[in-house]
Amino acid sequence: MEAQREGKFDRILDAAIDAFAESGFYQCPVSRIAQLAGVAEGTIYLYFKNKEEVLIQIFQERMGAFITNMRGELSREETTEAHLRTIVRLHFSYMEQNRSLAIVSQLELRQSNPRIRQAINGPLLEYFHLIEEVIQQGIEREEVPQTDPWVARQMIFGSLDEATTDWVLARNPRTLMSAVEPLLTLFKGALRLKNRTI
Amino acid sequence: MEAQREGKFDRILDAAIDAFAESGFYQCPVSRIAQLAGVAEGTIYLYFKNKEEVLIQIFQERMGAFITNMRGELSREETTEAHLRTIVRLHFSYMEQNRSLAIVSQLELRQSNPRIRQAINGPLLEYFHLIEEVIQQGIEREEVPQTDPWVARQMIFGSLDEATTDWVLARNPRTLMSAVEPLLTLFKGALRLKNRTI
Amino acid sequence: MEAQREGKFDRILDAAIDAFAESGFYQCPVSRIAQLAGVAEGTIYLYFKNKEEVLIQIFQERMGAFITNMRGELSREETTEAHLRTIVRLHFSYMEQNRSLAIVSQLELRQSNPRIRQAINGPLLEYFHLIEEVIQQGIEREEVPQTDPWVARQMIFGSLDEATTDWVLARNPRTLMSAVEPLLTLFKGALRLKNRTI
Amino acid sequence: MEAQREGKFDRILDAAIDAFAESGFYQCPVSRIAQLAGVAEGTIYLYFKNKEEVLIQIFQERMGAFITNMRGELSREETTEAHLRTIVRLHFSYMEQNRSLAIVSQLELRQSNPRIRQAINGPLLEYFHLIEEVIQQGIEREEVPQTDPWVARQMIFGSLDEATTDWVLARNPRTLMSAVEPLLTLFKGALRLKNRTI
DNA sequence: AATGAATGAGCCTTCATTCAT
DNA sequence: GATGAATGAAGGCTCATTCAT
Repeated sequence: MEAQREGKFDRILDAAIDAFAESGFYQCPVSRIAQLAGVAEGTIYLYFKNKEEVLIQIFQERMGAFITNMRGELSREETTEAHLRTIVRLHFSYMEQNRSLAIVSQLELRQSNPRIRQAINGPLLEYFHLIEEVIQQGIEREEVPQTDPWVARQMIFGSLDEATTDWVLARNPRTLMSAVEPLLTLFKGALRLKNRTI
Repeated sequence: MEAQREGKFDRILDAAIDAFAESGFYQCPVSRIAQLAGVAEGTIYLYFKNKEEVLIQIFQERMGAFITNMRGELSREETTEAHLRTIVRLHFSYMEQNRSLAIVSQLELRQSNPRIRQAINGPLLEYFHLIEEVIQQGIEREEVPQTDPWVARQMIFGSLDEATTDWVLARNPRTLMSAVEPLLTLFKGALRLKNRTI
Repeated sequence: MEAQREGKFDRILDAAIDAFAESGFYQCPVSRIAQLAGVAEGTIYLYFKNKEEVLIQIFQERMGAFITNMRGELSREETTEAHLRTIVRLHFSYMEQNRSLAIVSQLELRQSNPRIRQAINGPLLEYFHLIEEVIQQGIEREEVPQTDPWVARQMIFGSLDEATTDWVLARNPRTLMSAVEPLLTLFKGALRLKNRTI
Repeated sequence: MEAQREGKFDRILDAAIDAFAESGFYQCPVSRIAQLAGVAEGTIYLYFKNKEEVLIQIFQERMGAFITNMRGELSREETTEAHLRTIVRLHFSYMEQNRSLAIVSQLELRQSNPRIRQAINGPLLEYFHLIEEVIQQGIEREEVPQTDPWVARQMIFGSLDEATTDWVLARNPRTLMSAVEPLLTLFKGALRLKNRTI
């Protein structure tokens, strides 16, 4: 029962990601989500309070898992360079493997609607914090000279985000993964990263 | 008459920028634009084919002027560092002085709606091209080592865009202008900018 | 089993009375009845054909019992004054002790929906008939001068009903019982009731 | 323009009265009102905030006018008997000439929905007050012995209301007007009305 | 018998667009 | 050109009823 229920919750969430990716949150009728999920329109309201809540859950469930995963990967690495590489690679590989979710993120990450904004902010701020931690650690380990971690984070996340947007909007895009090393080179230069000498 | 027409055209455009900034393109009724512009709803359809066209004109008129202006400023500078400083400063000062337009840009720059997308792309690609030219020139003048201008542009525009988004969404933001020099330092490091020796 | 069945039937009926009293028949979801009765929604459809049928049964069961009871009480009295007093007292005391049922009656007694109307009419017409019999007997016994029993019944029932409505809608009502004697005085005057001389 | 606007407001109000009379407020789709009024569904929302507001306006506009009219008629009469006759005759003749409004009144006068309730109460309490004033004056002029005007009003209004309900629900009703004198006789008896001696 | 998840018809309301004035 | 009343299509959401378990 519960498994079935869980199954339907996820099916609707997946369908909503595809549906929102198709046309954006406001342009997408709930009936389209139902159609893609293979359930009746009313069924969606058994699992979600309203349409807004579906979008909110997308960020809370999927982005939350992504960040938890990334935190785990980062804890296995020691150097700032390895940390940065992990961030760029995981970010790009996750987006590349979840194209619809990537599209929804690019479309809806910038919501003025306060309720949705609030819900997105949770995972997003955690992601920002995680990037800033990496930079801060680099400074403490003297791999990175004194820098404003906040501005550095804007550069790193902004670059990842812009690359993803380009990839999402391009018809025949380069793979995102092909941008990992060039971008890392830029980040290392920007942060004046020294190789750590033991 | 033509002047009057222009006057009303611009009044509607300014009103639409504020209106879209308030609540986003799809959430904003045409009646709100009319209200802010001080004209009747029907009047808007004398100047614009439909609501979509209003958004399109915002990018074509306002972003177009912004880019033309930036191109002029850039032509007065010689070094890559000066070029980059001009881009960052103009980008931030323009956004800071046109907060509503900044909001609309952040909200609507990532539209999946194909018609709108197409229209945004014009000015945006020109802006991208302009940034890439600066980098290309830097490479040719040997101020910048061999780099992929496309990836470098993603980093530069992505950073500017992300900083603007942060500023737009923050309640009590730092001024954008205060981020000019820190960001420039990062860009110079990323591009391994050498001071040109004559 | 039959006892259990009866038990659940009555539990649903009681729950429905409270539920309909809360928000009115059309405003009340079947789920609310189920919730108050402590049964599943589907269970209700084992005991009642549909939602309408629940309302119909309320009148048939509860109002039916009320009228049967009143008929019994009346048969123990001799004079028209005693009959009238019995009607007023039983009407008010029953309503006062079954506030939710009183509310449902006041709300739904006037239904245009023909099927419900039809079902309410059964008990109601019997009640009307009972009142008219009392008047008719009064005339035959020469306690009451020639009167139209139909109009007199309208006055009596209308007064009782209006008093009940006032009581139901008032926030801090007088007790209904406190209106028994004043109302009786009015009725006696209206019917020009003579004390029966043997 | 304004005349036209007024015309459409009234046309919608009249249509709504008929539509609500057909099936009750909650059972009646807004589309039915629009159909009867000969306007588009959306037009209704140019004149009324929502469906609830239409019902509220019915009571405020139509019942308000009825009461104002009755107050005028009463001021032209001197004796309590004449006052009572005016009330009964106007009540019945108004209902008889506005059958749909009468039905709506009988259906919706007893609303538990608090917002609607509130709006109905205004005119209704004014009507109650008017009846109680007539009784109070009768007492002061010594045409009526000491009585509780509140209970007397319950009897009078309750009788009128019940007679109207009977008439509304009957298939082949007696005319309401035929009940004027029988009911008056009852009222006079109930209030022990003396002919005023000069 | 009892459950409650699932269904889908139906309704209120919004809003882009038109057009008579 | 300018107006704004009118239109009607479209969509989010509720809820009576069913049915597999």
